Amino acid sequence: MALPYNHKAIEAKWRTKWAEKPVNVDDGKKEKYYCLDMFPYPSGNGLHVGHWRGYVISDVWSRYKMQQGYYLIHPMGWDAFGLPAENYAIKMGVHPAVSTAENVRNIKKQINDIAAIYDWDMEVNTTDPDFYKWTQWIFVKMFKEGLAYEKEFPINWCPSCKTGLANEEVVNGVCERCGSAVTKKNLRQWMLKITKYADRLLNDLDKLDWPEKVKKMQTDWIGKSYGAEVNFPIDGREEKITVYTTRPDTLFGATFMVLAPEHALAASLATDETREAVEKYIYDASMKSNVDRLQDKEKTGVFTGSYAINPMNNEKIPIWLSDYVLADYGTGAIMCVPAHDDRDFEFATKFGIPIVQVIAKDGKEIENMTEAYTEASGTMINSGEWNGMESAVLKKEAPMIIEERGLGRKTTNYKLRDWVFSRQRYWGEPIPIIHCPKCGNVPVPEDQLPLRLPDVESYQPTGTGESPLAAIDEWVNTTCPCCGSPAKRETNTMPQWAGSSWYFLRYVDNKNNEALVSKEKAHKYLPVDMYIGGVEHAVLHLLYSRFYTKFLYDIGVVDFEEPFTKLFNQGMITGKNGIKMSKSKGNVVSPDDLVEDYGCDSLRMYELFVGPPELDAEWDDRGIDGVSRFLKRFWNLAVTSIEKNVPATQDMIKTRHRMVHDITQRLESFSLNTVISGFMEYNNKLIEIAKASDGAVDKETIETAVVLLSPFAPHIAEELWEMLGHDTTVFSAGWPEHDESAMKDDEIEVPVQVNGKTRAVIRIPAEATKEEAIAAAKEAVADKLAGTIIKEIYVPKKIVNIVAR
RNA sequence: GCGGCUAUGGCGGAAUUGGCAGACGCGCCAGAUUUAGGUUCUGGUGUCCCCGACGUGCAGGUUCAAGUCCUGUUAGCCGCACCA
Repeated sequence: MALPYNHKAIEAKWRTKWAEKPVNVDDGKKEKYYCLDMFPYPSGNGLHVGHWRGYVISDVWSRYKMQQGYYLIHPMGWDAFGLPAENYAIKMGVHPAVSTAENVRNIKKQINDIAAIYDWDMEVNTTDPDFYKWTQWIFVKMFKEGLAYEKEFPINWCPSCKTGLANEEVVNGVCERCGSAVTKKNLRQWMLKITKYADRLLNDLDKLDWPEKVKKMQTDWIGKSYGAEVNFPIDGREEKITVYTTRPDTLFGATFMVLAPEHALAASLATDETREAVEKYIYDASMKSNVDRLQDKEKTGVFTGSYAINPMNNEKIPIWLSDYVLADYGTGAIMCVPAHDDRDFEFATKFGIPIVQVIAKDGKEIENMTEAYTEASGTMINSGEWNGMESAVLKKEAPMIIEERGLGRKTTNYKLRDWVFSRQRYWGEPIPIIHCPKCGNVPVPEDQLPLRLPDVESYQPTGTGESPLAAIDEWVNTTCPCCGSPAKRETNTMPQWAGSSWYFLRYVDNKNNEALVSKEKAHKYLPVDMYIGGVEHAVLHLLYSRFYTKFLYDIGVVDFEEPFTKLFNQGMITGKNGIKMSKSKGNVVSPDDLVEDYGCDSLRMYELFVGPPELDAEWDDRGIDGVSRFLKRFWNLAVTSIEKNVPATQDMIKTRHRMVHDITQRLESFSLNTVISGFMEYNNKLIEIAKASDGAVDKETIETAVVLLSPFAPHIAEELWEMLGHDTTVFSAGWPEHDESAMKDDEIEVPVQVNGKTRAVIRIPAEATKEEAIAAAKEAVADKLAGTIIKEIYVPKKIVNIVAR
């Protein structure tokens, strides 16, 4: 027996060689392929086998693209601003920059174990002043374009993190980071006008090769709806109340109106009789947290004592206040049609408000209505001049009718809100704005960027709505760049998402001091062709990045509008019983020991073999033995074959071409787990064939298999490639192609069914006609045929079925 | 409540257009080598009343033929959650 497979020696050898002579080089002629991982936060906990999965998937895809002849852009960097580093700093009294640098060192070492083909010359770190200079530059540009603005209003406030949060960071009323109940706090905030891009963010989703799930989540998050604003006069007063509705067709059915308690007119609608109750309701509502509001399913409300006039039929309808109407959506006021809206129905039933049906269900009026009829389908009734029209048609036409009559206007609405962009924390990019008493808000001049984050005595958040930066007088006090008067710096910092919204642009030109990225390089290397990461950023990072890219397109920095052409979300690796791996659960599996025992190549392959890449998978260490055995067996076959150098047989050639075909097809369809099982199947098959040839197969077959294996197990592939007599890297070999004609069998096996049950298997020529196939089949199952044959089916090369009765 | 995903042996999973369900691997059983165990190799391994029948969460349907298509339904996970 030839030398055994020694993963340690082989992997160490090739790491060194690849470091000396990189295999991925830009010769200026190759087409580029940009394959990107979502860059990690450099946590102190290090990597577990779940982190490996995404990196292995992207590396396999990258190396495959390299074999296809692309120049590969496959960078890695660090999303290093954020709360964990800051919290660690508070606890240990060490500067976040110090702990971050240490974590980066450790994780980089662990990532190197994966042997992914990252180009570390492109590395970026969001906390590097040379990087955040450009994060700040983008903010200044947005400010100058009117997209960054200041506003004081009640924002989401996390009492535990002591900072404001964006809508996207509030999940079920609690903080996405720490799980504390989010409250409201009136604060002066920097906002980014992402809503200006709502339509483009929505429409361009069509262009993207992304998972439907993510597109759907973004679509819902943007939440565009079509409808009308209708003005309802207030009985006995000059003012009107404007409501927003998506169902103007039901206007005749509006029997009451509800305003959000925060509505500007709410208090003024009270009469002497109702004033006390109204004021109490408004006060109580202001005291409710998000969580309370979500949990109180039972509707509450109070009648204001005032009436509005339905502009279509001039009927007086009561005006109520209720917190089921949101102040910050639409106009903060709604017309209520209890017959055709579930919520209005519930409210009307509870408070004894009349219910008027205006759309016939199944052609008639419902007696004793027990639930709202919410479909826009049926004929209009009880609707004056609209009677007899189809609801679906009227729904579309009503906004125009309303507009023509001067009762309101056709309009659209979005759920998307502007992005709360300031954080009252230390470890983030300082917002480069100077508040001047004479000139107002003045951006830090571009040639003075980066505005460095100063050192500070205490990183502790103040909780007052001010960032710790506010305590540094010598930093806060400055002069206005415009007029030179004494002025103060903005002390809020940017959210964690600021750097990650554009980092992928910087990799390809990370040392450029003149521009965020040069136009030439941006054009040549971008956008990202394949983006791989978890689904948890569907409406955070992925939406923000699209917004940033569109803005940078608008100001001429890049010449594309969408950053990520294709997106792949890998499933999570969990511990036993689907429990998320975490330190506190004690179920974290570290890759370090597995690499030591089995080698990087084995672990890479097992990460893929564990299940379909897009689904979650439970980790089980034992399975790695399977791929490890496969690599040993393949090694033995390859080494023997190289030694014996036997001539190719028909069987070997056929198997080789089929192997190329199958592996390529499975890889193309991203079915990476079945690529691994495919390798095992073909290895078993080749070992079987080799038995007739002194335990060996021909060198070309081994060579082909080695190239196919190279994206998955690069070290063993490179070693065998060298043993096959090559002095160039296996990654310059080029992806093999198959020859369809070489794959064909002369004779094939076809199952024969009688009445749908398999009774025999026949061998027939591959090109047999239906008649020949049926004849052979009948002979094979002669003893099982009873009754009259009523149907004979031959699906070429697949099956024969004889139906007899 | 609305929307999406998932359901196949003891376990992870496989199965283009409907065409031999359970590939491949783990585990397990038996044997060989070695023998202290492990490694390695060979064979076996869905269920049962085992020459046959039954089997892809459950109940129907379409079809010569259904894991795959249609209707209904259950469970688990994920997203959204009073957006008018």
